[in-house]
Amino acid sequence: MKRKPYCYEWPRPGVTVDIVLFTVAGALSDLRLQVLLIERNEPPWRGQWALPGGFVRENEDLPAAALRELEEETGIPEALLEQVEAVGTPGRDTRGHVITVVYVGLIAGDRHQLRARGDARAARWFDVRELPTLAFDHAELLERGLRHLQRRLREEPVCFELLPETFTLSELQALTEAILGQTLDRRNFRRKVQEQGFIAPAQGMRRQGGHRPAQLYRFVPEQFARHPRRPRTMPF
Amino acid sequence: MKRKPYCYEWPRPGVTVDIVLFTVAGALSDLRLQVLLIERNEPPWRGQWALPGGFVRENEDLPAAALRELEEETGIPEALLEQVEAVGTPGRDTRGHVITVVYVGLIAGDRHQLRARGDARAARWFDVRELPTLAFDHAELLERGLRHLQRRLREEPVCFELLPETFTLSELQALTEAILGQTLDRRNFRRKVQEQGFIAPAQGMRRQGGHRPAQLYRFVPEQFARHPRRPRTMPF
DNA sequence: TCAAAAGTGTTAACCATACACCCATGC
DNA sequence: GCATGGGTGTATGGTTAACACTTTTGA
Repeated sequence: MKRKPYCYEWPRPGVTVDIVLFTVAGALSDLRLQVLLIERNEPPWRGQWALPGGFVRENEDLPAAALRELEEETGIPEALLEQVEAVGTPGRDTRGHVITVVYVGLIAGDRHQLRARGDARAARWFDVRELPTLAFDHAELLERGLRHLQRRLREEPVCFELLPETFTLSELQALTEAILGQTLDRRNFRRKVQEQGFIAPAQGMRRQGGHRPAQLYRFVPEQFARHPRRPRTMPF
Repeated sequence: MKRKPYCYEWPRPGVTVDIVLFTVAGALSDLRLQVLLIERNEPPWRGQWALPGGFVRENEDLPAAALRELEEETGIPEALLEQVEAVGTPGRDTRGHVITVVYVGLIAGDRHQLRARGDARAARWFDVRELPTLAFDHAELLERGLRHLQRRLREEPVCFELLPETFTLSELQALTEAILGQTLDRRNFRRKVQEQGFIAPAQGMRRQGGHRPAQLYRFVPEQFARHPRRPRTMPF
């Protein structure tokens, strides 16, 4: 039994961050949404798959903690993360009262080598349609992270991170469809993203396979920065 | 100096909840959005105004902690609260590393007597346009709570809580305008809320003042439960 | 010449917005 | 009879959504 040198006047719940990091993999014609999981090397739930994450350190900002845990457990050195919510239901962690802050992100999976360390015995991408049983309430957290991502993607195309410098509209569409889990009308999709002005034609064509070559485009971050559209939904 | 009997192997940040509770007050023709603040009776920031809130207890769920703190410090026994976000920027609390989970809610201010207790020396409603200087980073938290509420109100009319059993459409509209901080077209407003089906005509008329009496309506929760509309905004 | 993906326009339905006049009442 | 707020309808412009055929290439 270790000494327990950190003492407080009142009991304190533990605070963790958990990261729901997605990528997209596979052939263009059949992209699959994948999520990064680790195999736990520590009790509880040792040997089970779980979201990467862990305890927030003293005076560590929440997003920093998420990035650190992600790097420590999976080797992924950076990602754009967004907070989903804080969850602290009693009983969700068998170690006691633990509140977790959930982050979600999207990353190009093939640009980084996975490297499990620390509390993780393994780290790999899982197809979201073929998930193993997850530790704690991580199945629930994952679900919420995914819904958050899909909502955000409907507001703005958050997915340029996943594409090479230049890309075709079909690639952008396939990516979007993989994340949303639904197919989109090609003509409508093209018209809309071109109106939006986030992208501009780039030099060259992508020629591959026995068919007409495709125009390459690049992302125009300046246009992306300012959202011109109002997110109106209901009455007013 | 008190003893500090709660000891852990690793340092733990404190976890608080803070509640941004709004109400609407004043004449129908000039409703004002107000927020509930307490005057702190404990250091740090003793004597300063702050959002009600406090430390989460062991094995206490986050929403339960928010309700408890609200009741303890202001005497308001219940409210519909929604989580806004968790904030844990180092340095935001002079007592050390404290992560707070912010909740926002709306309540009918005149239905409950305010009663400051515990860490609060006073509790009162402040007009959101005439706020005092706030403790900690509470000005920022309040701002985020308000934006969250306004976003939600544009999705669905969250404000039936604030109205009596039966109400007129003008009352509903005045309320909505007070929260959004903008005026709305009367005909469009009426058409939309009636299409939505959340309300139904009730028996009777409201007759007051030298003008035509107004039809009373009541809230229909069953219809309210299912949102029929898709919150589409961008391309897809 | 065939298969496979790229590329392109139009239409109809719906939704948001703007706007002006009569009605019922109390004083 | 007038001041006050209650109540109503329509026209316009923009957005969404559905839909099919031609083009270019490699094999």
